Amino acid sequence: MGKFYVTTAIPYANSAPHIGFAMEAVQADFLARYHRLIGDDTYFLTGTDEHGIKIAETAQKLGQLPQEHVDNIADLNMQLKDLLNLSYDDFIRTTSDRHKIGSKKLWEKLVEAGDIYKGNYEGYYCSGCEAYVTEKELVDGMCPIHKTKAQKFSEENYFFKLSKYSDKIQQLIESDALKIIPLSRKKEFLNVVKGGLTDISFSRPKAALKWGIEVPNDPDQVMYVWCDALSNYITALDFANNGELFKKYWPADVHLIGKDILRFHAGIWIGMLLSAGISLPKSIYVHGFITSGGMKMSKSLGNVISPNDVVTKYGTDAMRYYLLREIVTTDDGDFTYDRFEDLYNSELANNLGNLVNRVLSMTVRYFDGVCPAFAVDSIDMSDRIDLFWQEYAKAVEDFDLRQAAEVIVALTDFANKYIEDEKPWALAKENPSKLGNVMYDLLEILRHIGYALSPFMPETSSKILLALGKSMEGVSFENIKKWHGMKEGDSINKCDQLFPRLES
RNA sequence: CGCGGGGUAGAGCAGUGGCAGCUCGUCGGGCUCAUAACCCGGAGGUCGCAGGUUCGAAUCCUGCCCCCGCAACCA
Repeated sequence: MGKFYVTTAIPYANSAPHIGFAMEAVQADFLARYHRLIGDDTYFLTGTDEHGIKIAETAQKLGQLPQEHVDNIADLNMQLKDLLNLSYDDFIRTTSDRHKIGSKKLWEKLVEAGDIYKGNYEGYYCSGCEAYVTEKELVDGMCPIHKTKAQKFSEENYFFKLSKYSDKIQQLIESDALKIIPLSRKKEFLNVVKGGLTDISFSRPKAALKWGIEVPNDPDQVMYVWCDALSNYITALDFANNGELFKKYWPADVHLIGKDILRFHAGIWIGMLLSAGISLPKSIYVHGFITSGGMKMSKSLGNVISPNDVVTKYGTDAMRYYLLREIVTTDDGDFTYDRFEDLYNSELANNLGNLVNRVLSMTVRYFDGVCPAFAVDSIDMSDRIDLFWQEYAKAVEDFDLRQAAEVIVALTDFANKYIEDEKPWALAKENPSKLGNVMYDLLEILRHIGYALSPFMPETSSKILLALGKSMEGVSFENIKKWHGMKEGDSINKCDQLFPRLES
């Protein structure tokens, strides 16, 4: 039993939550719930990134103050908590005072280390777009939209000496002192680091970027996104005051992020921590993107899936299950309503829901809802369950949540087959003592399934456990894993259908 | 010289060296405790194409073909 600190990235508070972030949040929630289940002292952080030019622009278009706009978006993000049944312990907003103070403190540490210097940042500006354009976007030096020559400009701002830490970062990743999962992402990023990380622009003149956090001791400069956003992982723990949470939970055990921001986390963030002399996160888990019917989700294509819609239609647990079970945890995956209903009916309704229903029904029918005694101690069953928990743990350690679900599905298959083989309805007439044994085994298997499901589908898990007279409270993981957790005489109740079949 | 992901049964997807698997669909059988659910069996694949490495390749290497991301909204 140890501590476990897991974070999500903080999504940019410029529009409503994306289903991709919903997946990230659910993956992080899975990890948090799993670690609580096995007895770790767990802390789970999420939040929103609320500064920057784009937010200021959007707010202006909406006729709002930037703060109003981000308040609205942050509300939408916080609604995900109920929508997806997230168990996070804290929600950090980068416009909060505690964050601003903490991020400034971090900046000062970087200054103390001698890693912040003033330099010239060169870029391009298109007066038609009224925006900065990157060199990559230009075609022959012209803005591709307005066909006008982009103006080259040079502005003074602060830089961070990331180059100084390039070799160190490479070594940390190669040695797995900083673990990047999956391996393909580790390799991908190592290719970047081997080319050498360069110093990065770390601030903007206030004239260009008003909506942000002021650089300490320089009212003319505002922090660029790096020190502003990445620092959330420690400011939320009261880094500003070197608080109890910081002492207790830092370093993070897992930073969970999308594949698009790996280089910021594995490069810039690690460089900042090295510079500031702060201990490093242990691992970075990288997930992929969700496509919609094989295409990238985009408003113009009109194929954006709203987490809200899915949950409203099918429920929180089914949504969580789809995100964790259908999408390969560290790769891109697809969302379609057809596949959603397919998975729902086959695994949730037919397999799991029906299993629970038939076992509980038989217990009520044959034993008046009382857990029977087991006459024969079933070594085979005990071994089967030991293996089950081993495989489950292995899958989670590999951050293969899909496989973890598969392990549970395999156990429900096993139970369904066990019923078929033993035929309790026949035993009820011919061999009542064996019937007790079989039903005991089934109830006990259900108990294990109930606990194992808790990180996937908390509500469903507690319904199953409740029917068996069990709960998550006050039980050690050691006892949960043991065979014979059910006791003779335990009261068993039927529960409502967990997942009614969807008819098309 | 772009970078990256992918092409596996009718559909959708797993599977990074050792008898090719899952869900749905389909065909046949069984059971009746259960949500027309459950169980068993079958049909269906030259694992994009061509070479190579290997005792052995969907899996590693080379070349080629095709698809999808890398501008914006957006994780």
